[in-house]
Amino acid sequence: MTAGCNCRSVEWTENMIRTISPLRANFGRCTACAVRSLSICGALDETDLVEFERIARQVHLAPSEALFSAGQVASSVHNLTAGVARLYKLLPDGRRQVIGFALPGDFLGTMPSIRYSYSADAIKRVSACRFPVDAFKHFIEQRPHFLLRINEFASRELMLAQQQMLLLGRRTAEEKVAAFLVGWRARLAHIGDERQTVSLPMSRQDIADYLGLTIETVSRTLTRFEREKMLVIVSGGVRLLDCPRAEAMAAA
Amino acid sequence: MTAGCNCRSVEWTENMIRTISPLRANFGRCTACAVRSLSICGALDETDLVEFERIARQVHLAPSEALFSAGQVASSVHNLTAGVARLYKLLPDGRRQVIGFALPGDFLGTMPSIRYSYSADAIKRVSACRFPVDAFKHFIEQRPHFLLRINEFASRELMLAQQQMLLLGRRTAEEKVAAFLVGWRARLAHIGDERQTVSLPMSRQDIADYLGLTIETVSRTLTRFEREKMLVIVSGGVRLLDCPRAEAMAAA
DNA sequence: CAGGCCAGTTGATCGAGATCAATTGGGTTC
DNA sequence: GAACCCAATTGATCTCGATCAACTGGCCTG
Repeated sequence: MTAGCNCRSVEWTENMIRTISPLRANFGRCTACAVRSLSICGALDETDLVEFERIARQVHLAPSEALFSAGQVASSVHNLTAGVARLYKLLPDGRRQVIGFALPGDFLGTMPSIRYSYSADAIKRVSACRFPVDAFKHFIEQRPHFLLRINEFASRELMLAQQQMLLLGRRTAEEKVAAFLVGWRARLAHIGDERQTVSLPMSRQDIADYLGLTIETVSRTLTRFEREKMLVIVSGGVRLLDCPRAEAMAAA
Repeated sequence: MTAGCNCRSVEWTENMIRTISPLRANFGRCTACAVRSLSICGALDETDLVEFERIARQVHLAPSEALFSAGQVASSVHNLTAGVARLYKLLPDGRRQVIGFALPGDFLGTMPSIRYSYSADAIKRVSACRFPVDAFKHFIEQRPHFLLRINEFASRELMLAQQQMLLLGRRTAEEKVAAFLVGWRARLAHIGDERQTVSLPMSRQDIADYLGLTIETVSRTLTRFEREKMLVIVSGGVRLLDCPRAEAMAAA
């Protein structure tokens, strides 16, 4: 009922490689950061960036390695710069709810909390900037515009969470899967990975745990969508043939 | 499948009456506000409060009246000072998901958004402070400590939302109802309404739409809990007899 | 106080999605 | 290329919660 490792190393799309790149020197990483404008750092000017960079540490994770785990003392906040991570909560008996997937530019900071309330680990090889909470807090407290930006990100996150509540509580399996595909495609487009084929780096188990379904139901639903010519299942993703139909399902 | 009016006038608890009170004069309301320390306003000193109060307008709603509706241009943010509100999203076909219940002290502000992403209306007679977004934004932008406070509130909200995702996606009906009772009791305790009997001002339909269940399942589950001596159903609420049991159900 | 209204409860049945159980197939190892 | 591994698919069956349908009881109205 749980987990799903997906440790197999998957080929990198050109896009992923590009967003990972700048880790050579210890200086000027931030100014060269490909996802800066997408991330909370987009609110920082050159001067702030230099100082911000000073409190950051780069971390790199292979697939299935943990960025942090629920219950640990929350000593750091993170900014994803490359790869894909899954964020999830577990029940004592092993039931799992994936509460989201993190993409480059996403900020993972459970700020006023003493412990992480969820776990995060890599699906595809992840790079992230790690900031000690104390230094991070100190930094933002004297930069109101930055705090404002973080607030916007938190609000967006909250809206997505509420959208997901509607999906989990009131939608059918078919609607859930369609909404997931449409939503995921939009998120990939947002970070510049807009292709005909929607890449799905996460396992079927991850998708099932995200949608509150079983792996079998996800699989069957995708298969049916393929039979009905809405999409084609390809290795590592799906190619959407009938987007309007998918979007109608996701909305209705 | 939708709605539930619950317009019947319910007796006020002393607590509710106390939190509603200060609406006589146009000055000094905030300094006398019973829920200030619980709300975002807890971060404001006397000087700030005076100015903050100047941009506020009091609104009062009878049960089932709307504070705002999803899709409307988001011209105001709100701070609940008395009563109970339900926050919900609707699907085109009428399916409803209650995404939360708002209590005195709760802040309803979908800040960087042009339109409300959910609807809010009164369950019990509601009083709230209404702030035009522009004035509100202007106010907070020059008060970083206030922004920090709002950020904390947003983060807490997000954590609750993620907790709710786990509940909606992975818990049984029994666990859902138990978790709801325990969580609601904790929220009432937080605003100072800590009594033996947990008051449930919302209808069974509201509870069902909050938990992703039907009204029948909620009713049957409560009845079963009563048969099993875990609680007693009383008018307007339940009396929890076996809290440890309920908490175990909610956690497991 | 008769009648109606509506929230809530209870019962009977149904069905979407879960569970159990093979089977397939791509990828890796030796 | 044989053996294996494991994610994914497919099939058969079951079950929890939904649906459909009365029924109850508190409360309001005339």
